[in-house]
Amino acid sequence: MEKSKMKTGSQVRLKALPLEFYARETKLVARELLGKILYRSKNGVVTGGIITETEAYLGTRDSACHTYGGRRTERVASMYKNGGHAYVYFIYGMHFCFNVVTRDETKPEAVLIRALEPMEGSGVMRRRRGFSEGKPDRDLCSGPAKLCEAMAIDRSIDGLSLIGRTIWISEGSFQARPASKIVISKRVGVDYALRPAGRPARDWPLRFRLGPGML
DNA sequence: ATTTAGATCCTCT
DNA sequence: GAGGATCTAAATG
Repeated sequence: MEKSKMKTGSQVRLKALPLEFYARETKLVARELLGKILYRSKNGVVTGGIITETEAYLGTRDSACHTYGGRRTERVASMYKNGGHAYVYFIYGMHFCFNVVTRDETKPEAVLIRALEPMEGSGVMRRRRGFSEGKPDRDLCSGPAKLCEAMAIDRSIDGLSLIGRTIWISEGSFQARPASKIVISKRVGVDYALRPAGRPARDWPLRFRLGPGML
């Protein structure tokens, strides 16, 4: 029983999604990343989890996006790379957040990965997060900064290709999920994004979550 | 169950 | 100098 399962598993694990996946419309990429598996390898130790929550950030016209108005600072340099690269930023004096860059050099857009369901290396993740014995795995990766701590994602990951041996995303080894089980809502923590006046970016429905019971 | 405060520092104005 | 794509523990109802 184990033999074929393990073989399939490792093949799936090593097979990164192709660049074309990331070059598409950001909203679509954000939706389709749900159910995929994010892997991170550090010193030969691999951690990974199913992506269960994402947010799309739509570049120069999105007042909630770091590249709003064509802003091009050192921090956001990675967002001007081709789709399929990582954008990692530091926030609130102590946290990192991980994004998947989409589209191309002329469209600095990205998908924020907001939550994972741990799949591999949960022991390592627990250690990194300082979880004591008895504390459930539930909140190991249930937030953008939590998953970065659990997966050892920091600014050294910023700008890396997602087709590589340090960090990559692969197809899940399970069935495709019905679109009806995806919950769409407003993005978190962007109340400051008041433009444009009519339909401010803070209200755009760009947060995507896998419904419960989908794992 | 929900709310609040404090931690903490890089980045941009 | 101000503020942020957050998290946690502690206080409150």
